[in-house]
Amino acid sequence: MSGRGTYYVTTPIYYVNDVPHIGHAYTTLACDVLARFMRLDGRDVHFLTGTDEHGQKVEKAAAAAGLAPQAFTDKVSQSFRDLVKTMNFSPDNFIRTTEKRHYAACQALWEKLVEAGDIYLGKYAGWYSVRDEAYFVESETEVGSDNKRRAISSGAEVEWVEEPSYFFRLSTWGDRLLEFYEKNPRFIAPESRRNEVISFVKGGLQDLSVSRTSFSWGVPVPGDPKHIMYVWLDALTNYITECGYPDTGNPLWKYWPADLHMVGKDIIRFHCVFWPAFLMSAGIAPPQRVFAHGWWTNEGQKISKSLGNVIDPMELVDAYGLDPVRYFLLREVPFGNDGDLQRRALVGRLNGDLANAYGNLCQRVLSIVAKNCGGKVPAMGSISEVDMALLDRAKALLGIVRADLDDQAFHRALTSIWEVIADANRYVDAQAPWALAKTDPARRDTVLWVLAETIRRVTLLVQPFMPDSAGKILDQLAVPAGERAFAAFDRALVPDTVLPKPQGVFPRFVEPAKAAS
RNA sequence: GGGCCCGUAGUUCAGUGGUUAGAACGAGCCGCUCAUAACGGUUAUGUCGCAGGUUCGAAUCCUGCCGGGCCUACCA
Repeated sequence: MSGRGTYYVTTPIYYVNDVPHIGHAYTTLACDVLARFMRLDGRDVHFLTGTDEHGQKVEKAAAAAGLAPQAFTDKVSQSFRDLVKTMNFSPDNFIRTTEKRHYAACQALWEKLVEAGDIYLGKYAGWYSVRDEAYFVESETEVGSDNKRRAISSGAEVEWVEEPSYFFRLSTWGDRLLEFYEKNPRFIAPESRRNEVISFVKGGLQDLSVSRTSFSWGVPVPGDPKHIMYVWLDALTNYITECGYPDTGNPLWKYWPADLHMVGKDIIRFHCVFWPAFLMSAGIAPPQRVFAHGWWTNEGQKISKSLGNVIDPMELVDAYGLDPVRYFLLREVPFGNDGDLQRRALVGRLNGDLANAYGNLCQRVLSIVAKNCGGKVPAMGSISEVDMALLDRAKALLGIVRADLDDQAFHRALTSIWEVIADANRYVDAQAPWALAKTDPARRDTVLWVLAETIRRVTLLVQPFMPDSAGKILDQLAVPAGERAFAAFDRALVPDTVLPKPQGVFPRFVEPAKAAS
């Protein structure tokens, strides 16, 4: 925990030369759960996502579509805004690198780097393909039998080309970065990625080319507008653009440094090496933490466009429902590891964890209450040791989940919550309120109250993961909207409160008939 | 080539020196009947990748081997 009242969490800005896939949804989902949790926990949250709209690929794609780059990005960035709605994400803003304020921020940052003496004009050299209008690194090329070097991806011939470019003196930042990692052990997670970054930096850093002249769709370099800023310098800056940079008097500046940049493991270097170096050079505090999560495979297969097995999150949500998909993605895999998306496993989670364990617990308890307690929160009599044991476990969950989410350990948080759900199901069987109805109605009411109260606590904590479903369950417990934040975690259900008629929230998933003729 | 990580029940994993190696899912049996044929109890399963070594004691530490993954910079 940062100990501050604010909590600033970001997704990467997504490159618009792509349609949203499961990876985008996964990253943003993780941030969404954190943002929702922190809001409920009383933090002043700022949750940012957006799109990266510059670069040669976009310029070319726009030209191919017969559109001006801006018109093109207006169009394609829409699909990412649609994803926010489909997945019920709750960002406080959706930033675009084509916004004017972002140009101002990038140029201001650039000037700081110049003032610091970390920018110089040199030459960028690499294997250039005229046909692709792109540079390739040596490993992306190969020399054919005719002794000509070609790009592996396109087969186009490449030639050694040099163009003027500004460079950032990254080579001088190695020791300062290592010292920063040393002093901030939580800066990179998970641990294996931290090792990776440290060994990369220890291997020595080269200066970084931070401008291009071969295309024009980007932020012009101050004082030398033939140059466009390197896309990553441009893209990373979005995190401080949002906070008002360079105006540190902006009300949003209180959120910087960010508590967490959530990223996929492929872009860890940009966030853990380049970005803190840029910021330190400019005299700005680096973010507190970067978490690099893993990738999904599809039924054991690597996902790739050429294999045609790209997973469309919209399609998953249509097939299984939004909240089950949100739950599955964060429960199935230890966050940080790669995961395999198996439909069978998803259905197993949906039916086992959601319908049978949690949904059915709510339903069995609430329907006994509806039938036996006049549709009101039952009266709480004297609390026995077993009652207290269950209540205490539910009560302890807030601290457990808070600690787990502080480490981005979503799977552990959910496991802990579901242990209490299992405890509650055991308690129902052991106390058998349907039998108590005949022998000891007062005891039955107490048992039901303990269960309803346990469900309330559990469901408050489920809210960040499955906001809609948790909301429905809290409605059925007649928990007022103003008492769903964790400040009300210990405000127990009040006997005699009128309850609505119970209704199942997590229906079992039944495989649609394959050949419905 | 160099670096990092991993290999534990049918499956996904937990366990990083100490009693007969655990959980969940799946399988078998029993119980319950409030509930979404849901829930609970119970049983069974493992040469802890292989081979050496350190130790009173190793899944856990060391060495080698086998198998798998990731990183080894400027498309993003």
